Amino acid sequence: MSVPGGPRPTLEAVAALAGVSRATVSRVVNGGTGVRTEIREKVRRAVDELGYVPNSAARSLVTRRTGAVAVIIAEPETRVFSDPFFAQQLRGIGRELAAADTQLLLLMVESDRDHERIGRYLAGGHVDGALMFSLHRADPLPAMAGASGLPTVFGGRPDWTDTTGRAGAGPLYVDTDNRDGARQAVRHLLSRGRRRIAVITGPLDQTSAQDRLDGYREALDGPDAPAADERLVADGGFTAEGGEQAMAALLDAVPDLDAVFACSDLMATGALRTLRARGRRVPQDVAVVGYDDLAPAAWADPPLTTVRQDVEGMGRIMARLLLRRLAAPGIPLSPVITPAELVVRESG
Amino acid sequence: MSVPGGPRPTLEAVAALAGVSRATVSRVVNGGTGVRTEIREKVRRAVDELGYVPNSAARSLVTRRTGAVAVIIAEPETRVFSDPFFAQQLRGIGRELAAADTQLLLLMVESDRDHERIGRYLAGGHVDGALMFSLHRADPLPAMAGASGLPTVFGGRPDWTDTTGRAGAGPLYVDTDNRDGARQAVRHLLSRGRRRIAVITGPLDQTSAQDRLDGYREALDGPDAPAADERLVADGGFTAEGGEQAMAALLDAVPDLDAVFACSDLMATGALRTLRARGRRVPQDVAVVGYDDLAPAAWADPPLTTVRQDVEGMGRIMARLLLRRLAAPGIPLSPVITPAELVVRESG
DNA sequence: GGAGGAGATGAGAGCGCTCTCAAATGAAGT
DNA sequence: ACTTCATTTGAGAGCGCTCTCATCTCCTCC
Repeated sequence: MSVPGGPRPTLEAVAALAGVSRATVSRVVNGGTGVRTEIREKVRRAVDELGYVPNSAARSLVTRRTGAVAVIIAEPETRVFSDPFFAQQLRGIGRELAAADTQLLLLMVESDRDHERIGRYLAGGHVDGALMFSLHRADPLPAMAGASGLPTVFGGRPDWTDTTGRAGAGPLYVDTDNRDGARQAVRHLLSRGRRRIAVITGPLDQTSAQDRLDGYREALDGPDAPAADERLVADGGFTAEGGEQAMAALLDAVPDLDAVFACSDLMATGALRTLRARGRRVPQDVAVVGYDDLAPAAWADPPLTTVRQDVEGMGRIMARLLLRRLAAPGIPLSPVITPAELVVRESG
Repeated sequence: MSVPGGPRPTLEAVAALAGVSRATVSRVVNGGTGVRTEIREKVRRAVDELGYVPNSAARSLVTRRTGAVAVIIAEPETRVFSDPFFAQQLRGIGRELAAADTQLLLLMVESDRDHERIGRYLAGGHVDGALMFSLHRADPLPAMAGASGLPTVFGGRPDWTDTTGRAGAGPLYVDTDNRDGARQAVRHLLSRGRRRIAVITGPLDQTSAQDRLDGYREALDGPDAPAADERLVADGGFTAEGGEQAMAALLDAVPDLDAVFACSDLMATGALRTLRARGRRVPQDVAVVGYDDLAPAAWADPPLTTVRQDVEGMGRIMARLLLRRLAAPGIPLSPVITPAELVVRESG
């Protein structure tokens, strides 16, 4: 091994020690095909002896590849780390990338200044591609990625009109059928005889939140359905605290509501807290349905009826799409929509 | 702007467009000192027109700097994302690094295969330095970082004997005074008249867990203290579920225990659940003290008496130490130990 | 008016690697 | 023995950038 902190050995040094050319060492280091066994072994020994590690900057300067992809979450750490949704998604992504020996770089975006820094980072060629999720409508990141030509896959349908004007070159994304999931949730509540069904939405500048709200409205639009009532809609911002507050606001506005569809499990747990504090029994007085089917749903008291989406699977698919695009930039790829499935438990 | 996905413009192209040399463009891009205003503006316009972004691989090939540091958490995503400790620490680190315009790369280590991949990544010169935490005793990562000469700061005292043999070149780390914090917690319980004080430890292959256990034992070692009892010690693995199970085991072994010191708030909330399930009142029957003073402590029912450590601050200090080391590799830096402080609430 | 010096600019080497292409080697076929 | 062809190896260009050093310009001062 070389002296720590000392100058790191280069290909040249290995070549000299092994008595071969740079090219041969390069071949051995990168797979070793087409090199005689004897020489290959000699080079391997030299590599070990010097503790040689290829300089990634030099390598990616010529290959134009870095072997890393960025995962960008457009939320502050606080949310990223408190919402199991991200953990689950990231686990799927991580698994898939690790299998392809690709490094995952997690970048969180908090302030506007961060946007700029991250835009620079992406454009600077530090990564081969990007996975972005939790994007809000006005987010400049997709445009930045688009402009720099960085292959990108989105988690959730981006609210983004293609500015390049190229036909058929829409963004690549993975999403669940949010509209259908919401419809299933609300229909379920209707089928159980609930008539005054409130909804706690996510931030409406995210398509997933808007789509779920649309699904809620659609389900309520049938001939035998109760009349729509805007007082039954509240924004819970996809957080537990938001759900808590939204539930309180809903109860204040419509004290006799008999059901609530929370557009995420986290918000549902918040709603549950408020309902308990206000002495409403779940599901007897108020039925509650969540969305996601992550850990909080099963642990909640009572366990939540919710809409399952395969979050880890979505992460895997995102990673797979990106890897496929990187491997073969030419071939066209389509967005993937995974199905949503109602899971009935005790809350409604 | 150039065509997305097309060949990216180089310094050369900008120089040609602006009618100057590569060197001048380089100067403008990197601060612009020593360039006449007129020329500087001309170059800036050319940069904008072409949408030029420096190629980071080429740059770091010559500067030997990447402008990024890795944060390595030796835990699976599941833990990283469910433990607010990491979120808080990461927030401190993120703030400090962003202020220095340094990119944060989060790497999680799950399997042994990951170790190897991450070792390669670190040695490959992708980052200027590393911040590692939650290391377990046998972790090979510190040695890898040491061997490659990568400047590293540890979160928590590493259990690592310096293999280089250089005197005074111990690892740089940031920690709280775990021993003292634990002592304070246990003394507090003693002062409230508790006599059979159990402890729920973290994984004992982490120094923070071992140090807290040592502190617990020290506090119990006084002349007027109750006799030590190994049945009062259980490992909760620093997770809520672990705390739940450890508490159950402790109650089974010593049904008349009257206090428990959980070495993290998360484990304390788990213990609280078990105590409630077993019908013990907190603090009347069993007093509970946690450690960390993170969000779960204040939210718990009843709110937790706990030992505060400034987690975000520790993150900041870690980042600051690393940045200082990077800026001036020569000057010696010392580990930092931050104080622990008892916060008395209602649980004990 | 010319020497001296400060400041601005350009030429060119070189960072460590990959990859093309040509040369060398050796096996096989005629 | 000679050609043919596959296989292995090496020479060298070049990726895009920074940085040193030499050159050039333009003041300032005697």
